[in-house]
This record gives sequence, C-alpha cells and structure tokens, in this order.
Amino acid sequence: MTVDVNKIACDTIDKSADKLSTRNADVTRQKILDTAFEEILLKGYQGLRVDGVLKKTGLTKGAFYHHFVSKKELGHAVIDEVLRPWIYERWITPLQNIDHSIDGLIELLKEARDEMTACELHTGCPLNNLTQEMSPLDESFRTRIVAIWDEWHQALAELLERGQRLEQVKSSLKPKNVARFLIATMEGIIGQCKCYMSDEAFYDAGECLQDYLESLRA
Amino acid sequence: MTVDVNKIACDTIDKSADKLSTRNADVTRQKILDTAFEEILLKGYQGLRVDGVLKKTGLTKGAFYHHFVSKKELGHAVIDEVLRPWIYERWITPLQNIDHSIDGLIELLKEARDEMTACELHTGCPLNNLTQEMSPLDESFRTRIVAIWDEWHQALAELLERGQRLEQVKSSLKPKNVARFLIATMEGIIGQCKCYMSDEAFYDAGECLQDYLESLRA
DNA sequence: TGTTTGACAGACTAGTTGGTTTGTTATTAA
DNA sequence: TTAATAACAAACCAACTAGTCTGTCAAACA
Repeated sequence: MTVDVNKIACDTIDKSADKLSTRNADVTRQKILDTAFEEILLKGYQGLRVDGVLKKTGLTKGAFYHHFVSKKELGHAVIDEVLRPWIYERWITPLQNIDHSIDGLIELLKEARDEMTACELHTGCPLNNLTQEMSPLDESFRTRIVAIWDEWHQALAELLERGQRLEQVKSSLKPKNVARFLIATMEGIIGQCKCYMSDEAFYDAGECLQDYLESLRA
Repeated sequence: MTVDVNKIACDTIDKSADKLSTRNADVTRQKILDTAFEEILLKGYQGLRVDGVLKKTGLTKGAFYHHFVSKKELGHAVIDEVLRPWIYERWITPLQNIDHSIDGLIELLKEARDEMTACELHTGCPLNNLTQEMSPLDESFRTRIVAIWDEWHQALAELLERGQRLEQVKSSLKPKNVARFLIATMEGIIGQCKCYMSDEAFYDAGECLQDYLESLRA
C-alpha cells in the first residue's frame, strides 16, 4: 500500500519529530487513526462519525479525505494499524514471553484484571467489539478481524504445546481447542463486565477460570 | 403502560385473529416489533432504520409513530417484549426444567449447538449483541439488559445449588461464580462463531466446556 | 528564486434519517 | 344511524452525514 511506503519513507528520513505544531502528514494521519480508534471503541464503527473525529482532532474535511478515501478505508486502517498492534502488545506478545505455560497464563489473567481501569471496564475489548458489530455486516472487515483472532489462537496454542513438551501441561488435551476455549471465555467475561460496569464479573468468573487453568497442569 | 392494557384487552376479547388483512393494532405493533428485532439482530440498534422496518413491514410513518413515540422507545419495547421472552424460552426456562444439573447442562449445550442454524451462526446471541453495543452508549438500555442477565444468572445459580443439595455437584464450588463463568463462556464461544461463520469454534471450544462441566460433578 | 506539489482549509452538496403534520378510513360506542 | 375515535397513509421537514470541490499555503525541488 502507498500509505505504508509513505510512512516508512518518512520514518527513515525522520525530520518530523521536532515540528509538532506545523504541518506533518504522519502526525495528522496518526491523530485521525488514534481518535477513530477511541470513537469506535466507544460507539462502534457504525456510531463513528467522520465529523466527530474532525472535531476532536481539530482537523477539517480536506485533511481527512487527503489521507483516507472513505470512512470504510479509515476503518480498515484502524484495524491494521491500531487495533492489530494493540492486540499484539496487550495479548499476543505477552504469551510469547511466558516461561511456564500455566503459571504464566494465571499471571497474565491477574494482570489483565488489575489493568482493567474504570474506563476500559465499560468499553470492552476493541477486537471483540468490532467482531460482534461488523462480522455480519461487512466481509472486508470480517476477514481482517478473523486474521487477528487466528494469530492470537495460534500463539496461545503454541504456548500450550510448548507446555506439553515441557510436561507442564496435560498431554491429553488438544491445544487448539483449549486455546479457542480460553480466548472465548476471556472475551465472554470482559463482555459481561461491560454491562455490569464493575470488575465483579471478572473476579467471580475469573476464579473459575483460574480453577480451569489449574486443571490443565500435567 | 397503556400499550399493555390495550394488548391485554384485545387478547381477552380476541376478535382479531380472523381479521388478518384489515386493520389490527396488535398485529401491526407486533409486526413492527418482530421486524425491528430481526434488524437489530443483524445490524445492531444503531444500524436499525425506522424506514427499513417500514419497508419490510409495508407500513408507513403514520403507523409507526402511532404505536411508538420514538426509535428509542421501540428499542425498549423490543428488549421488553421480544428479546426478554426469547431469552427465557431459549435459555432460562430450559434451566428450570433440568433434573440432573450436570447431565442437563451438557444436554442443553449439545442442543444449543445443534440448533445453531447457518443463519444464527453469524448473528450471534441477540442479548449479547445488544449488551456489547448499547451498554456504554445508553443507560436506559443498559439497565434493561442487565436485568435480563441477572435473571439468567440467578436461574443457573439456582440449578447448581439444587445440584449441590442433591449431591450431583461439588459442594466446594460457588454457584454464583460458576454461573457467571458458564454464561460468559457460552457467550464468548457464540461470539467467536460469528466471525468464523462456522460451528467449528463451537465444537472445538465446546469440547473443553463439556470437560469443565464434567469436572463439576460431586 | 520561481515553480511545482503535497497537505491541508472550508464551503458546499446530495442523500439519508428520525420525526411531524395533516388528512383519511375503518371501527366502535351512543 | 351517527358522532367520536383509533389506526393508519403519506407528504413534508430539519438535522445530519459522507463525500466533493475549489482554493490556499508551506515546503521541497530545479
């Protein structure tokens, strides 16, 4: 994509960092992406308004349609350039840095619970939000979304396989199935928090999730 | 509400069933509700268009705003009069008719899986859809939604307590927590099916869910 | 230094959307 | 039978919304 080429080119030349208040295409584009991500997180893609993003960023129609050909393309860019990295940083990369499969997962679970700020509590998981909203509505969104889920599933399944090889995890269980189950459960719990507006659901159900994780030990 | 009074009155008199093509306020109202429910299921409340409902039902603005003061009130009515009964029929009442807690839940799970038609597969659970979309956006929706979740949680917790009294279920576990966990997991799995557009996710993760249910036996 | 071009600013537009208003007809109570 | 009213039909409206278009200005380039 031309966008990425442009971005890489500018990153390498890197004469932009010092000019914050003047014109800077990369900063402008990123501001739009970040704001759109926040708006989608709260109101969904359908609830996202181009005008709303412009108001929040202080930009204009001219700026927006210079960087994005349509609202839909903005949606795609938010998934590729903001949502996917977010999921990696928050959920996938941590999986890859785990030593002991079970201990690590339980630790990760606790961290996730503690990091649940009051704000995040009722916004839910950005990936799951978009999944639930856009999967039945737009195929171009669905394929991008499903690719991220697949990467997540694979990373978790690999962690479990690794655990099996190290005899930390029961050899009888199927890593792919357990990975699907764990991610579905996590997302289900986070989704419940959204309507209860409290982390009580997380604590209550999380206790059972921890029990389940313990039951996976070899 | 006057609406309910009107409805009850007409139901008891019951001179409406034979007049299908002529004027009938109840039939009209119900047609709007049912169509709106379908539309919300597919596109969400924000994606629901009053005009769209009218087009599908063959009605007009006059008819719509005779029965509902606003789109929002329609949303409330859909929750109260369509969604809630749907959840009861599909999920809550079956819980109350279970003899053996664990066996019954496993059976219910299998039934749910088999009843997952190709259509339902990518529409997901109507209650969870609305929860994820509307909880952060509108308090009047959230409170109605959370009430339904509470009823569901309570029914499942009661089933588990009953199981404990009958020594079918481990006495050590906390019914409330397990109920929260099970519902969250079910919804998480259904949500995953939505983007994969297949029941594979249901089968894979469902296997683990069944294992978990087995582990609850006394 | 002049010129081209990328990065915007902002007025404008066409189509949509929830909602209003006025009029009409079937039903019902008197 | 008739007056009142419930149950609509449909034109209309104001606000909104994605997208366009023309113009401007700063920076890079020749």
